[in-house]
Amino acid sequence: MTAIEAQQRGVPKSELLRRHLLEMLNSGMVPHDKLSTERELAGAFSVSRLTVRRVLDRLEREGRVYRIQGAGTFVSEPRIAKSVELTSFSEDMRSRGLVPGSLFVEIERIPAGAEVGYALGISPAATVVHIRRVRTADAEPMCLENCYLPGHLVPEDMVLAPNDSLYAQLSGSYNVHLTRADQTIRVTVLSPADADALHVPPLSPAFRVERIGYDARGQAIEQAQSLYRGDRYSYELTILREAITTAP
Amino acid sequence: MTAIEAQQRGVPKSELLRRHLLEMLNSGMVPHDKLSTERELAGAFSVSRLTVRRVLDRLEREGRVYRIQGAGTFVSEPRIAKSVELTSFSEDMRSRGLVPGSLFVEIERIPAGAEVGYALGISPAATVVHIRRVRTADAEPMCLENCYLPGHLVPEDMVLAPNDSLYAQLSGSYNVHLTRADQTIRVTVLSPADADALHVPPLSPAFRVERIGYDARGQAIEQAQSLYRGDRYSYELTILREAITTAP
DNA sequence: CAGTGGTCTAGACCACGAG
DNA sequence: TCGTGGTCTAGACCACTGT
Repeated sequence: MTAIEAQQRGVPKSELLRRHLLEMLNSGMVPHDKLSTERELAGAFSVSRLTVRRVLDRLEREGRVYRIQGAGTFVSEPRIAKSVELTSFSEDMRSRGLVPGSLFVEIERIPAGAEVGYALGISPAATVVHIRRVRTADAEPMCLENCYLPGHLVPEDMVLAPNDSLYAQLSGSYNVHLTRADQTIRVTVLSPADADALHVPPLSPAFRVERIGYDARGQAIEQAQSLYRGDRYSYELTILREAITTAP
Repeated sequence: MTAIEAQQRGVPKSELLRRHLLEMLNSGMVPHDKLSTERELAGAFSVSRLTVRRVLDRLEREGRVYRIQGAGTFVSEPRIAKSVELTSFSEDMRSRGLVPGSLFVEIERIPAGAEVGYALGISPAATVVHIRRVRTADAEPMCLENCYLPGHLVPEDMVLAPNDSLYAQLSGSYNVHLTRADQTIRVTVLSPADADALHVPPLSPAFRVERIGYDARGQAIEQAQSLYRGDRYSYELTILREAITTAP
């Protein structure tokens, strides 16, 4: 085990250690292998034990390792599902081995209206950008998405690349970073028009997802309503029981 | 602000601080109120700043507070959805303001078979306990559940109380603690028989959930297949984007 | 019993936000 | 410029596991 390379510009030591451990986990270790002890890792990478623990805490939350007090830290069984993370449609599809794409159906600037205005925490009369897209995976429709963004976040002259992540474009041009989203997932059956857009028979079952995305300050950035084809899409998630909680 | 009471037997300081902060958040503070600084909290509760930070880290993950570097820590807007947590059906329903119940349809000891045996990581010939229940909310069917437990976890003479949480019963009688579960959520339409059991018309849309539950060591404890009525059930979840990640 | 992870302390310096 | 949260250190003691 070699000492970690010199700390790069602005990259925390914990992040370097995390990358190193991830590499170890992804190659050369099998489930239930024992990792070095926290004290050994601290010594080997010239960091404090607390730093090691913060990194292992996150890997544990992500389901990559498990820890047994008095025994050690061990590699987890690979899981079908990653821990729930906030990902864009594009990232989501790529992680499933599919090629994401988009077809613009509509893009317009309109008044928010009551529902969208309320969700975004702005005046119903304020302008929002409405983007309607059919999102594809391997060139076949997967999802019908209606996305609403506050107008002031999207300059009139901004050119939206349909295939790039909307988040990435906003994150790049502005200082807008999506950090949290509330989702409500329901089941529904598709109307004839929606079924047609998704290339499935009418009344096919589908996920209906409503999402409101927020930045670090809790400001709503995005409201989206999506319909996912039930025959192609599934949610896979790993959930954890947190440690001590006040009595249920 | 008063100093925290003397540490109780076995309860970590961080847990006492957490409870105190939760009480403050639940009564007397409104969204975007500023909390005391980490250093003030550390002083007021006679703990180190690191302990305060560990508590705030968790409250932040749970969506109760947000932090802005250089500015402070603030109360979050209340969310429709709690952060994803591993809860039993009973806990889930109670948190929605509904009264949970169960009807045993079937309970039997059978060989695991290929699929269940594989999911639980045991021999297909090993005995499993199969529990088939209709789970109710406010006395109306909500979910049809097929649950399989390794036979060695459930003694022959164990009496299962249909309305109590299965986890609580296992956790009490044995040292079996569910800490993680992998779920796959699909949409489907109900067969006539299932629709009848759930008191809905045939071909109604529904969630089909497959779950495998694990203990801290990664041993499978439970495999369950559930059908949730689409007209009554929805998933509400808050998802976070983790800090730095390796390039997507 | 020795060794592990779990909790905690009392500092330190840095990066960022606001006045 | 000053105060905030973000990162990190070098210790300490406790609770638990396994021999």
